[in-house]
Amino acid sequence: MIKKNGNVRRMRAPTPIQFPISQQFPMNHMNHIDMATIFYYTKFGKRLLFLFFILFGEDPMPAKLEDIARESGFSIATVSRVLNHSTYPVRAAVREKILETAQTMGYRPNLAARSLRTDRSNTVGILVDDLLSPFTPPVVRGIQDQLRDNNCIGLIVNSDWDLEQEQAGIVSLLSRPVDGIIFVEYSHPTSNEALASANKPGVFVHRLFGTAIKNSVVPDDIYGASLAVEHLIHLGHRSIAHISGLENWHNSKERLEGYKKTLEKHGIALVEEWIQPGDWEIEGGYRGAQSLLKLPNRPTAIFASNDLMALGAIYAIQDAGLSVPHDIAVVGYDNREFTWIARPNITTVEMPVYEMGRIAAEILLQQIADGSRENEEVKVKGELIVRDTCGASESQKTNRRFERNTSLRRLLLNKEPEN
Amino acid sequence: MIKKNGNVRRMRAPTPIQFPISQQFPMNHMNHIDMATIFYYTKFGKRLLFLFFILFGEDPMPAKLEDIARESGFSIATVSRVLNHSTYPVRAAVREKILETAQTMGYRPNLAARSLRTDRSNTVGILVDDLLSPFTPPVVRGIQDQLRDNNCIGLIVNSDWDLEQEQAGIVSLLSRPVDGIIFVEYSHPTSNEALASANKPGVFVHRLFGTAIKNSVVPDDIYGASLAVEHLIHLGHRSIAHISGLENWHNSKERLEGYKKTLEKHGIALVEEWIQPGDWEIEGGYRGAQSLLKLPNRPTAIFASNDLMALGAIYAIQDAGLSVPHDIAVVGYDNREFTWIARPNITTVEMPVYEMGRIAAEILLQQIADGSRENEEVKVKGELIVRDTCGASESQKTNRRFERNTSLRRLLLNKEPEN
DNA sequence: ATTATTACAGAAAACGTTTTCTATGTCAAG
DNA sequence: CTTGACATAGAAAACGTTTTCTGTAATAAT
Repeated sequence: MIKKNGNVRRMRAPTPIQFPISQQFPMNHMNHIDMATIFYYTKFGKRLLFLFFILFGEDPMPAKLEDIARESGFSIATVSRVLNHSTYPVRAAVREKILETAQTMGYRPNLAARSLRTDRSNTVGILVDDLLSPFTPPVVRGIQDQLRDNNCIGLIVNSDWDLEQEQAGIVSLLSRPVDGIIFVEYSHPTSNEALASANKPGVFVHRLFGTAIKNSVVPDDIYGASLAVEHLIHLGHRSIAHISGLENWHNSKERLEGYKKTLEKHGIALVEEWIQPGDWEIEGGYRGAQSLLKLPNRPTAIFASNDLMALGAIYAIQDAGLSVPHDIAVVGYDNREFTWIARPNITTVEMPVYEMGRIAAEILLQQIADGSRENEEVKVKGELIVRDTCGASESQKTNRRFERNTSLRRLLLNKEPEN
Repeated sequence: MIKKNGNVRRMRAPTPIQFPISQQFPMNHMNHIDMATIFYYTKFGKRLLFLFFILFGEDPMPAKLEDIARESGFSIATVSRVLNHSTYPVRAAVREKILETAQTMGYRPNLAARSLRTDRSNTVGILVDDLLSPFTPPVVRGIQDQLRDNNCIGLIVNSDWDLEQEQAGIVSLLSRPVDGIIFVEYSHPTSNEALASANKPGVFVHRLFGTAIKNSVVPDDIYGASLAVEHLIHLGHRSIAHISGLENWHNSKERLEGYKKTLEKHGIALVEEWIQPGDWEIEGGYRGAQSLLKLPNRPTAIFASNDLMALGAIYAIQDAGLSVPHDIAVVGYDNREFTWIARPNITTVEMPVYEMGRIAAEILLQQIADGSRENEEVKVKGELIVRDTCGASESQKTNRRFERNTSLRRLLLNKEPEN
């Protein structure tokens, strides 16, 4: 009955009964039905439908192991082994024949079946707070690249900083199923337990609050802050102020600590009024710089705890009729996109977000592979990006051929599109 | 043999033999082996392992239909029907009992098994050029939100504008399997065919080149450009210049066309020198504005084809000792993040990227549901965001409580973190 | 009183893999 | 000539679900 046409199986179960996506009903209670469905589910309908497909040569179905086995004359077991296990002993002729058949039939394994059988999906969940948050895309991209190098793929779910959504996301991911989950930027403590009870590994990228936990990848902000301050000291500054972030944030604390430690290391006394509280936003940076400008002992440089506050500080300095970096040097933190768009270009410390993503994925894959569940916290070091707001000489400036986020776009721009 | 402990099945196949992720080998040729594997694969090892898990109460396994059936005293078929088909006729008592059992056992369907059986995975592929490209995250977020409202989830793959990677991505997605694929920003014509041959729907978001195609969602840039120009005309400008994008880009053509049409509609003659070629980058905007400033008949307003060029134009105007918007008004296009960070804040036209994502997903889900494969191109209208560079009065300015990308972050900032 | 219909529930097949167990034939050692 | 070991390849079970087919009891129609 079942005929072959060339190398492509022609028959195929039709698209299943089509109901509103989330709810399907059994035949005897269905509320919508199409021709293909009627054919398929009546006694001879299936065969009629098959015949139709054979006649009109439509709707080819992906080859499966059985087809390759039939075509090449070997068993399913052998085909599977040849395709999956390069070291399995089969006669060279057999291997060659099977590989060739698979090639010409365009075989692609059905991963649903495979993961059902092996309980491994080669898929990991990525739970992000919000894909639109500025740090998320590069982290995710790092994860994706690392996953792809290992034949895996990532399922992204947004939690929108909401506990309920986060839990729903975990449930959705676990039933998919995924082999593990990477939490980006923010996660609720209970998520950890949910994962543990499913015996799947989880890795946390850049926790915003709280103390160090296992299986996490965080930026080394003490080091990053020291880079910024060292640079300013190196440029001759001795009066360096700091505008910090919200005080209960982990980043905030570390950057402040890096600032203090570096001053201490160079024997520069700490001036309490030079540490201004900020809010991570432009306004906070603006206010902080205003306060600093009013001081009798005005600092000659400002290290802001993030780029937005650095920009705010620059605006405040400019509004006071002073110039950056001539009168006051400014260094930011994060290397956000606008830092190389603003004038003057903002000197900043790069958050190693992409690298953090890659490392997180690496750890997760490792844990999936060897079943381990405990990794020490990994600290990733960023890099100082010297631009115009610190007053460095041209030769000291960081020379990046492409700013991230635009490298590929630029490539495209220089390429003649084919249409 | 199999004992129950409370509501949780205690037994579980151990993590499968663990090899380098991408390649596994059969038992008799393995190169790595762990204790659990040895136990599991020897004749009585499985039972010993089970016994171990029973004794130590570890490693609970997710409940499956069989467990619920056993526990509630009904058949697997009935359980499945109760859980999936709310209209299926079963006695109320039975339904209640089964639902309750499923609830207490924490049943979550294994989607791998379900998709193997139904050939529907409730998963769609999202093929993006690069997640780091500025327009991609909001499109993806729109897609994700729409998918989640329909119990689906998205698998994101980056093509990096590379044909080979794109094709590899499609192959990877199709074998996963996904129910359809959404192409974001750029896709090669052949991708269409690959999808068609697998009989899966595909939707294209924002093609950069070429003419209109079926199943695509694009921004209505003619309309968007007209918004910008209408606004300038409304503010009293009659000498309006345009800095366009790269000429073979579709966006570029449409925005230019919108510019021309709007002028014509208002009976304003077109001045050829006022149309400057740009390159989508700051430099092009800078050069374009410089050329305009040198003209004897200097325009009083500039409509740039994107925000980067608008910023470049602003820089050029400022460098010439003139003021924006006092001497020359500037309007950009895209509503990129830096437009509300720069000073003055840039008036711009919003690309309806999020909406485009949502609509694309909606179309795809529709096509998955009803098997259709042909939708007309959908044009999505953007919105004018009035800020400071156009010279509008305060009351005319767009009042957005939160700029996108930061709304949730702000929410978080105002919330006391729990740690 | 018989038959047809309905309401309900279970048995079992199928989806495409992977892997165990089993069965050949071949070769070397006793 | 037997025995064991080895190389090679097939049969069949299993993964968890959905859905067809089948079967029962109760009810309605003749």
